Amino acid sequence: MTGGFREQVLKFISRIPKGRVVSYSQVAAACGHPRAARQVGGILRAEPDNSGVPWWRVINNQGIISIKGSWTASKERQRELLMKEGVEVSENFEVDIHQYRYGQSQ
DNA sequence: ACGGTGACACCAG
DNA sequence: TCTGGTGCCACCG
Repeated sequence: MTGGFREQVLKFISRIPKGRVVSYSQVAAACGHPRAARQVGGILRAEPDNSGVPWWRVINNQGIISIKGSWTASKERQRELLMKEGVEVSENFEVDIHQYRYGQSQ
């Protein structure tokens, strides 16, 4: 069954391959709620930093890091985590999503 | 049960 | 291109 939107979201994000990214709306759609993109962000925001969920692989549909900064998860941190995996991130926190997007033919 | 919240997405000007 | 406004809906107190 569904198992809950939250669990599905975390499950899906956990399956994103290293060096790949997905958008919030993409995660929402993959979990059966195409218009619940905002909730995906809210769920990740509530997750502890040590949850093991690769939250940094989730960006917005424009390929831009859309995080609101906090001490555990900031734009700069997300940028570093992505670059460490080989994903190019510009100084404006932009990613070539057409090149790195996971689960969608390009 | 109910209303505020927001790590989005999309559209108008 | 950029800014601002609006629709969205699961989560939390």
